[in-house]
Amino acid sequence: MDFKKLENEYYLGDTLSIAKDLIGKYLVIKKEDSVIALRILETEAYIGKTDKACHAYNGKSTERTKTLYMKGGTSYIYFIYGMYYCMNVVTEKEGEAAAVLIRGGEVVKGIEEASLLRYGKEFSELTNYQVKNFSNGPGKLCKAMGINKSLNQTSLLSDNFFIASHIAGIENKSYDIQLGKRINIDYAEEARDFLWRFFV
DNA sequence: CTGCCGATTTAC
DNA sequence: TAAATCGGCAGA
Repeated sequence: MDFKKLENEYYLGDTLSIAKDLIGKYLVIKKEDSVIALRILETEAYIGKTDKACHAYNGKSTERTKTLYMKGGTSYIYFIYGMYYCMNVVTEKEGEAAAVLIRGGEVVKGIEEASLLRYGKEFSELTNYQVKNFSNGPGKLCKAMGINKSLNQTSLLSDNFFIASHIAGIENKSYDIQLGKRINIDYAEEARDFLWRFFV
């Protein structure tokens, strides 16, 4: 299996550019004898310096948010609503709190393994509704890929958890990328209107 | 230590 | 439309 992994420099740039560019890239997780890859189709940017929706807005630093200040290419995975995990890619240089939330995508490899993780059933047993809602949300895709807090602060340059621009045998697609307001951040005052959501 | 709330999902 | 479900966080 051959993956073209994104390099360190990729993650050090402008967060909004990265959030847009990650559309069509692949989040890959390797287990002991399986691989799951997700084509990213929806992202959101969070930038501490100017963004009241960001967990690390205005220099806020706690045990959880210190991850956001790490160097670009680190994973930021947090637990939310008592049940779900959200997967983010930390961006920009160390000391700058910013990240891209992976909000949705489609599994392009390892769908059987992912189906067991997501629903505890074989993929062939799923209803159309379950297939349609397989990984079209941040909590859903984490469940489908087995992503949890044990992977927090992992370097995405590592061998078993990374983002690829291409996977052997899988055809890349180009998309007309849409902009929109981010989801479920009504508390964030003016930042709620920032067009920092990217989707196809 | 207490109490509220959330970058969500699902069932009713 | 509302319940599920609990770690993170602020405030006392």
